[in-house]
Amino acid sequence: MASQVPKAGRPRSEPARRAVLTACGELLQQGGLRAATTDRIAALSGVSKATIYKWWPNKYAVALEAFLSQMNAESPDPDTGSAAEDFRLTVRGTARFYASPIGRIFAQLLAEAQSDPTEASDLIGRLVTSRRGVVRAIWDRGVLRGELRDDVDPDVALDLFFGPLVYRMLAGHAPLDERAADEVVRVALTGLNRTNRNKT
Amino acid sequence: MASQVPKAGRPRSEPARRAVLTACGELLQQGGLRAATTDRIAALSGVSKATIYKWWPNKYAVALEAFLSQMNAESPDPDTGSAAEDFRLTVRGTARFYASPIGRIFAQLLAEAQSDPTEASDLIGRLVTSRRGVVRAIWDRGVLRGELRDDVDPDVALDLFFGPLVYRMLAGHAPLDERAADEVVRVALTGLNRTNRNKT
Amino acid sequence: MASQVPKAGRPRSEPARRAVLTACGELLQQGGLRAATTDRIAALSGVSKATIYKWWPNKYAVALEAFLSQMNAESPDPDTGSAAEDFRLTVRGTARFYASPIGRIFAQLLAEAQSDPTEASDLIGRLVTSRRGVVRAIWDRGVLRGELRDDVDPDVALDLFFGPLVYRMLAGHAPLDERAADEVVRVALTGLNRTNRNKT
Amino acid sequence: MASQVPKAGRPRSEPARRAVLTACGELLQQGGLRAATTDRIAALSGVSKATIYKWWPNKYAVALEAFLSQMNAESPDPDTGSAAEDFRLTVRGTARFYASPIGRIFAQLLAEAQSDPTEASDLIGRLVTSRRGVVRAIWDRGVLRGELRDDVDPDVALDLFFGPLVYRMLAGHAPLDERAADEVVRVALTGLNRTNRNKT
DNA sequence: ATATAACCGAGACGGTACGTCCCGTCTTCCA
DNA sequence: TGGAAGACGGGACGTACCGTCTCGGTTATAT
Repeated sequence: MASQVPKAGRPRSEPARRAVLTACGELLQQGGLRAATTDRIAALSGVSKATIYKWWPNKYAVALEAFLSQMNAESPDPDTGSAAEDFRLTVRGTARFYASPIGRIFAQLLAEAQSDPTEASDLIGRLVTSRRGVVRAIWDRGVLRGELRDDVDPDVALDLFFGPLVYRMLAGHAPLDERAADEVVRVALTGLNRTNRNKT
Repeated sequence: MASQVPKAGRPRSEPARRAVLTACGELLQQGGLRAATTDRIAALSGVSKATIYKWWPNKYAVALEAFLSQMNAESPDPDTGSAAEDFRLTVRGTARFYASPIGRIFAQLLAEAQSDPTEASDLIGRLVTSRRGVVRAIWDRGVLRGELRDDVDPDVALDLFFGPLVYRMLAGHAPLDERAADEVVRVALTGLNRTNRNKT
Repeated sequence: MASQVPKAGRPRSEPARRAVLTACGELLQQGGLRAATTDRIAALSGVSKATIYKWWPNKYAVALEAFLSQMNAESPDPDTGSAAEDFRLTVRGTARFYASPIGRIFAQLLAEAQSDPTEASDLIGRLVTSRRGVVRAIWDRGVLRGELRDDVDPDVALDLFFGPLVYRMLAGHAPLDERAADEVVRVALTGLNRTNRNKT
Repeated sequence: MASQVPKAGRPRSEPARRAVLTACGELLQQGGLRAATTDRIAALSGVSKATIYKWWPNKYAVALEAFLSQMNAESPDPDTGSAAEDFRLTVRGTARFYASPIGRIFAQLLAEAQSDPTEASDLIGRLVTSRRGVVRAIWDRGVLRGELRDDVDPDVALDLFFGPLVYRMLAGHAPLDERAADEVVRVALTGLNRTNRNKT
């Protein structure tokens, strides 16, 4: 009932919107964020620059949306009954995503946001927070089931799993494969202290 | 005994080198990486653009070196006899650094490297690896003293401490203060599993 | 009927074009070709460098066009009925032009073309050939009327009049005033041989 | 007896001087004046830039001297007893020279002088005036022998021969070969008026 | 023979202009 | 009114050449 306002004149062209996102996505995959210049997006999509800037505030917003529309069904949302197993599956999936070509684009978007505080928060909000809800649910279930500690800040807990992945994606100082993901989960759960000797 | 070669010709001007780094550092602090344009660095330092490009391949290399020369004595290197305590101090220091204005620049440099694979690896190497040696020593001491597990990949261990900090610095989804640092250390050491109930 | 094509998109800005030429002409008059740098033209005209380079291949093309637009109505095109008189008037006018400040710019453009064969031919074509038609007509009329010889290569004939002027403009080894112009015409018509003693 | 001052210290290195001129000449022939940059001259000759600038005020002075040292024995100085014949030979030689690759360099030097009035006069003086004496002698002999008119400004007379050559060299609007040279001489001597019908 | 002054190579430096690239805004005409 | 086409101002980039400068080392002459 909100958008029931009749809106005089010609409505926004949905094909144009899709063409922009498709073209941008293609350019992102081929040459990363740097290759996705507005001119090129316009040329490839057949949509004029003016139209692009009419619907997105700047080219990063376009890239962000193009990126999000590509990682739609990527992320797993497991519920095996074991928090440890759920985390293992999720962290593995995230690692795979970060290591993929699309993950590079994620890094570049995250990077770009560092210099552009205006649009950055929204960008980060949509990129990071969206995933956050899913894994938060895993955590809560684990705590409820008595598998996980209830005296830990959930944000810290989740960062213990995903921080290392982000770090490796950006700095590339160590591998970002399935073994690494599993090790992160194992150690995060059991702790680094020597006395904490127990099974995952 | 290596650099005893007389080196023909006028030697590189040390004042010029320093002026460039100082000027760049100033611009970085004032307006971030975006404000540190080559023209402005040249104007502020009194060093010509040609000279700058003679000694640094591009402006990010200048910014990187200016940045490194500013964080010289920043980082603590504790050895209290307790690995837990050492990590707490180090992680606290790192968190403080990341949260500071200079930390923002670190983020931007890390960011820039995402799109520039050529110079990126060196950049990351100098930014990340340099710190890594110090904390690795803490880890090794802890393992030797029997405080820490010896069945854990040290890279994973260290990432468990610093990954969350990097993540928060870049994404800003959660605070990056002393409390957060302490909580990260505490949880990383003791683990997230319920059965791991013990003091740090 | 040729330019009836509607031409999509925003049309080229005529004010911008004129502003560039005006600014360039001003700079040319003040400091010669050397003073007419692209940056200064851009600054003075208010037209961006990118736009300038969009419409002219380099700054000499701009200078050439600015120069041509200034010497529009300068050149006389006499038809007195006497070829001798016509040439006298034309050569006088040309000498005056060469000796003027604008003439200096002509010299510099001609000069620049010597090192730049790519754009040079067009440059010379527009600078030299354009004038050539007018004086060629004088020659042809004179031949038709029986005043001038019909066994002489017209190109040589014209060069006999104008070559000396160009030579003096560039080398400056002798004056380039009205008397010199008249003398050139007189001698070119009557020849240097002693036996050729007759009135102009 | 003027330069008998003993001059303490090491004298100027003649090999260095020659190396500079040779290197510069080579570069001039290969790529014209534009290719003869000071750095390249220094590199090719093995003489340092400082030394070059110690002995020549700027690079055009070097190019000029290198050029002059190459056109030493080029120019004919005929004395056949006939002024017409002498001029024909001289003008032919000059045309050949102007049309040659070295002639291109002459054009470029002449050109460069247009924007640099400081050093220009000397440059022109040495390039143009030096040749002028030889042909002036031909003229004077012709007048004395009664072959040529004595009521003509000699400067105008000479320019009638050489002006067209310079013009064609710079503008390239017409050929610059032996036929053209001969035609210039023929017409200059006999004049363009119809009544002046006689053999050279 | 030794001092000393001028030389010379190498090459770093400040300055100035170049031409290119991309961004985000604008203007014009068409559907 | 939406949109395609594309021109425009702004501003940074990295390169090239000029002419000056500072090193350390060399060489001819004057004492």
